[in-house]
Amino acid sequence: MLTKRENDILKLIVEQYIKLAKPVSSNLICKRLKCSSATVRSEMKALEEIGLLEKTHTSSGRVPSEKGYRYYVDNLMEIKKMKAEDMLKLQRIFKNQELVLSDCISKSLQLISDMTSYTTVILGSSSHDNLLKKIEVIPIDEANMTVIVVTDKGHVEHKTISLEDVSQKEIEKTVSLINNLIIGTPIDEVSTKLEFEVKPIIGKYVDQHEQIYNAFYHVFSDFTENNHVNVVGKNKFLELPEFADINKIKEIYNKLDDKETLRRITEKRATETDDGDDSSHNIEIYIGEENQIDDDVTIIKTTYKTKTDEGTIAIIGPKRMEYDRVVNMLEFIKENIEK
Amino acid sequence: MLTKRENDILKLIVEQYIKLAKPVSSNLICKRLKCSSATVRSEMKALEEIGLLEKTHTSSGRVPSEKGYRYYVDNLMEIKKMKAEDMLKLQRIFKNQELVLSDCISKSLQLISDMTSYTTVILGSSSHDNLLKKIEVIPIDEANMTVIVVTDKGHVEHKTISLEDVSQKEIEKTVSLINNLIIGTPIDEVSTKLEFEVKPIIGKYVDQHEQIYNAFYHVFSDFTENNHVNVVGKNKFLELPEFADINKIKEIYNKLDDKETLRRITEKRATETDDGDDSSHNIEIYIGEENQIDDDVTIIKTTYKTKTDEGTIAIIGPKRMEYDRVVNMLEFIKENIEK
DNA sequence: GTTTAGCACTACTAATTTATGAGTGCTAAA
DNA sequence: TTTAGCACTCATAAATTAGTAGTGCTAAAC
Repeated sequence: MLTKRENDILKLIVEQYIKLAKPVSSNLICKRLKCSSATVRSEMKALEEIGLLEKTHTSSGRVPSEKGYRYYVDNLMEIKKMKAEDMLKLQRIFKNQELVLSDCISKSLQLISDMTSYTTVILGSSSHDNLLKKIEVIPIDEANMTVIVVTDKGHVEHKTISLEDVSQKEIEKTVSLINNLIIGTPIDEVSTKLEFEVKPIIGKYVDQHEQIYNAFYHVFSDFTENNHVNVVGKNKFLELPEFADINKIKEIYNKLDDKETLRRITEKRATETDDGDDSSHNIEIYIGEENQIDDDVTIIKTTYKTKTDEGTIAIIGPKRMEYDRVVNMLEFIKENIEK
Repeated sequence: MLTKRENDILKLIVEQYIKLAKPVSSNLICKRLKCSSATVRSEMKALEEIGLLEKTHTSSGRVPSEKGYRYYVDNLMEIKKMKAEDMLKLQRIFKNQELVLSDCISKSLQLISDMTSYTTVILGSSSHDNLLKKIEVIPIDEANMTVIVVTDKGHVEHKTISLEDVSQKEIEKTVSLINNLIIGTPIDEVSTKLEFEVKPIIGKYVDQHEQIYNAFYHVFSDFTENNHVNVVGKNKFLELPEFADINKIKEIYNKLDDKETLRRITEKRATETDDGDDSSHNIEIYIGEENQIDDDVTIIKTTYKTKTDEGTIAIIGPKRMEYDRVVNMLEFIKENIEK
C-alpha cells in the first residue's frame, strides 16, 4: 500500500504527463506539494522501484509505466464530468427526434472523437440474433433485379443481381417458396437452411433452379458477413506526439483497417484478476499490453444493448489518455443509447 | 519542338525518377545514351530553361517539373500493358458470376490499389436520375418500423424510424398515399414533391400526420444525400517517400475524408487547352496543380456508365506516378465494367 | 559547330565536436 | 525525515569537419 504522499505524487505525475507528454520533473511536482524537490525525488525513486514510474534516460524526469497507469485508473482517478457545453451537444444529438438510434450513435461518437482527439470505434451488432422476416424481389430490367432481405429487428440488406434467361415466374415461385420455408430462421442459419431445406425443393418445382439458387445464396451469405464496423477519427493519431513516426502510424492504421483485429476489441480480456473493468459502470479499460491491438494504445470500451440492437463502442488513444474524461463520456453515451 | 535526343533524355529522366524518387544525374543518363555526361548536362540545362526539368539545389541532378510530367504524358509515354498475371486476376473478378457489378468494381479497385501502391477512389453514381419505384414499411415492434425505398435502377435505401402512438392503420394509409402520388418521381425531386403535393393531402386524410410526414421526409432526404464514396488504400501514401512527413499525410488524409473535396474529383478540369484528356480513351490525368485536391498528387480518372449505374473511378498517387501502367489499368477496368 | 575531357565549385550528407541545461542521485547537515 | 548543495548524466541544438555526388564552364578534340 502506498502512502498518501506517494499517491499524491503518482497522481500528479500521471495527470501532468497526460497533459504534456513530457517526462515530469521533481521540481514541477514539489511546486504543488509543500515539500522540496529532493524529497519528491526520493519518493519518485521509490515509486520507480515498485514499477509504477519509469525514466526515459538516466537523468530524465519520470513517466508513468503501464502498471502506473493501471494503478492510477484503479485507485487515483476521479471521474471528471464533461463541460456543460459538451454535454449539451451530445444531448442534443440524442434528443433530436429526427435521428434514428444508429445515426445518434455514429454522430455522437464522431463528436466524442472531435472533443477528445482520440479515435472511436463502433462495432455494430452482428445480426446473429435477428430472424429472417421477409425477402422481396424487385425487377429492374430483363436481366437484373434487386433482392431485399429484412430481419425482424429491422436490418435490411439488398443486392442487385443478374440472372440471364430466367423467367419472372420462376423467380416469383422461388421467392414465395423461400418466404414460406425459412421465414423466422435466425439469420446466421439461413445459408445452411437454404442449402439443405430449400435447395432440394427448388430443384423439384422450379426450372433453372441452379442459377436462381446461387443468386439468393450469395445475397444471404453477404448478409451474415456484414457486421458493420465504423472507425471514426483515425486522423487524430496524427496529432499525437507518440505517433509522430510514420512507421508507427502505418502499423496502427493497418490494424484499424483489419476487420479481424477490430473484432478483437469486442473480446473481453481474459485475465487473472479484474478484467480491466472499471468497477462501477461496465466501462472496461485496456492499457497498452493489456489490449489485443497495440502495445502503445489504450482502449476504453463499453457495450450497449437496446431492444433492437446491441454493440460495442470503444475509444482508442495513447496510453496517456484522459481516462477521467473518456470514462465519463462513455458512461454518458451508453446511458443515452440505452434509453 | 524538342529534338529527338531531348525527348529521349526527358523520357529517361521522368521514368528514372518515377522509379527511384531521386534526382537523376547526367551520368546515369549518358550510360543509356551513347554520348558523354557533359553533353547530357548541356541538354539538361536546356530542358530546365524551357521549364521541363528542375533542380533541388545548385549541384543536384534533375527532377521533372509538372510541365515535364505533362509533356511526358502527352508526348512521350507509351502505355504499358499489364503483366498477364495481373490482367488475369482482374479478369477473374469480372468473370465471377457470383459478384454483382458494384462488388466487382470495389474488388477490382482494391486489387489495383494493391498492385500499384496508389490510392483508389470510387465515386458512385449519385442517384439523381433514378426514379422512385416503391416504398414499403415493415413494422418492427409497437414503436419502430423500417422504411424501405427502392428506385427503378435498383438502389435501395432504408431506415428504422420511431413513431410513438401512431396507429398502424394511419401509417399504412400514408404509405399507400405516397405510393399512389409520387411513384415515378425522380429521386432528387421527391423531397419537394413530398412537401408540396403529399403533405397537404396527408394532412386531410391521415391523423397524426405531422409525425408521420416528418419520418418519411427524413428518409427521403437521406437518400438524396448518400452518394456513395469509397476510398481504398489510403495507407499506401504512408509508403511513399514524398509523403514521409506526418503533416503532409495529415493534409492529404483530411482531404480524402472530406466529401466535398472528393466530389471535386468528379469535376472536369476547366482549362484552356486539352482538359487533361488522354486523347484516346477518356482517361483524364491531372498532375499536381492541375487537380483540385492537392498540389503534390496526380489524379488519373475515368467515368463509367452502364445500364443501371454510372460513376467515376480515380487513382491518386504521387506526381511521379507510373502513368503508363495506371492508364492501362483504368482503361481495362472501364472496359470491363461497361460490358 | 558539336562533343567531350578536365577542373573549379556547390551544397547535401553524415560524423564529430562543443556547449548548454534540465534533470537526477547522493551526501551531509538541519 | 527533510532539505540544501554538488557532482554527474544525457538529451538537444548548434557548429565544425570531411567526403562526395553532382553541376557549370572552358578549351581542346572531333
